[in-house]
Amino acid sequence: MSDRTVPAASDPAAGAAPGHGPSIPYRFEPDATAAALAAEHGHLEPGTETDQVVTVAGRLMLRRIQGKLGFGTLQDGTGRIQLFAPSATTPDFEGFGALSLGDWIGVRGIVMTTRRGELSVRADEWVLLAEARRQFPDKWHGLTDTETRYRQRYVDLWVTEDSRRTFVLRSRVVSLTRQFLEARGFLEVETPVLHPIPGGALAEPFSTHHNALDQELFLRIAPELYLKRLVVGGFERVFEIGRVFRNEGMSTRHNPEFTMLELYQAYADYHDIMALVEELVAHLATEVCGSTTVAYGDRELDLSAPWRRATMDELITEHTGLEVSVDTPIDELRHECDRLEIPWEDGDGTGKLLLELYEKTVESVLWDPVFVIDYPVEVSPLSRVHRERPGYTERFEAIVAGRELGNAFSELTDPDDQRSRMEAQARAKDAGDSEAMVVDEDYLRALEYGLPPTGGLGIGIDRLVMLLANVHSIRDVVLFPTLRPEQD
RNA sequence: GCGCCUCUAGCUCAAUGGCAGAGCGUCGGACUCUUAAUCCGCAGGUUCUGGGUUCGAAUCCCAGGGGGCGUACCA
Repeated sequence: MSDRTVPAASDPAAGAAPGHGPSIPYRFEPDATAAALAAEHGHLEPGTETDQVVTVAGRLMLRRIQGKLGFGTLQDGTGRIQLFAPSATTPDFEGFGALSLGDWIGVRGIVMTTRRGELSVRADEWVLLAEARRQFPDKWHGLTDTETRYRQRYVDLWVTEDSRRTFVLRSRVVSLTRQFLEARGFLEVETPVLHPIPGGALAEPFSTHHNALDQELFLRIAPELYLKRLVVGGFERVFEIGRVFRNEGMSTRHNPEFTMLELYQAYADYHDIMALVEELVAHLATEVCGSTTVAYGDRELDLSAPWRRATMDELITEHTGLEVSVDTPIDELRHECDRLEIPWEDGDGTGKLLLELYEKTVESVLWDPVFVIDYPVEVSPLSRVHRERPGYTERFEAIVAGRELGNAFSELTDPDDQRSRMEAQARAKDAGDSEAMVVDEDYLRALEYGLPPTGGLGIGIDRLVMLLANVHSIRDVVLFPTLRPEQD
């Protein structure tokens, strides 16, 4: 940290006294933004002085002092606007010239253009709002060090325009999703984050401890089981957008905490949910990207509805030539896995082996959106059995750009079937599968009161934002991604 | 977890076993229409940490730490 002289405040309207900390006003009231000024006055001829007085605030990002005439570039939440500061009219001109890049200032003055035509606010009054005691990054190169960008997002957002743009986009996606669902009669709810029994997904949870109850609790891996309890409770269309936590590896696509959209619609099946998903995603793309055709990496992605629907089995056939199903003899499936160098375990049934074959040979090469439908019962403990295909469930995953965007099914409503599936999961857990589920007696009790036919969906919001923002690391769509603690 | 890459001034980067440097920024000075303003000057370093090799290490070796990418697991 370098020594800095602190400019004196000059704005009498703010009631500020000169000096150090105490001179910083307690409030400030801007009445214009950079973007609004550009929109309203972008057409002004060079050398114009309007009689309109505005107040702007933001950080000083560039500064050009030329003797008795100063120029500054102020950046606010909407963009940049030039400040024009002649010594003749600028209070405490010396102090203005001594401002550092990164200082927050408030400026009041007329809207004008310079002789070169640059739209500016003349600094007829100004006040320091916060001192940047730490130096801002290079004004031209910005921040390239990803670690600093993630750890000091408060700096990154100022100097990396794409970063700010991405997080604004993320906010819009979440907001538009809420509007979309509310317009269709969905009720937004909040269910517990602390779960006595982790459930609703196959994943390893974080555990914690409640002192007063002297009880182990788990950070939720999915809100699913609580949301379906609410459908039992008569909320026929519910959704939740919330953080879930999975104690697994980290990568460009995995953060230990991430945001999930889950929704449940009574009387609907997975076909209805597919229609909802393709409509939602196309709507979001149109709103935030201006088109259902979006750039992702060096390719284009066509998100327009309808999306292709294909069963997992037919996709395996398409990509490997293998004619397989859950009825294929297990030795044959094991042999094919061996041939394709896909590891398997003794406990894996034909359903699990099919899933492995699909994931290793098909998923990553799918590009435009595909609803991969009909997953084996064995790997889908919360999905209802298929109405026509024994051994399968009415489940789909939406795959976009080779990655799972969402997972959905006709929900399993039968309490007896659900019990036996949970017991099978519990046996797997006892056998050492740390991601398997355990039996949730209260959830089974809820099902015994009656869950109507229901379609359910989970979408990873982070990954959806990655697609729409055209970024390739989840850390670029999470404001404060999980990192190891900094060393001193 | 494992593999590969990486870490030098506030930021962006040089220095390829031989005096740790530049640009921007900071600080001081000049300059009344600049646009990454320009010009002059000063300051700024545990080269991630700890060992080792060497006459000599930012550089080579070993161990540790942070980060990135890939992979495994998954959304």
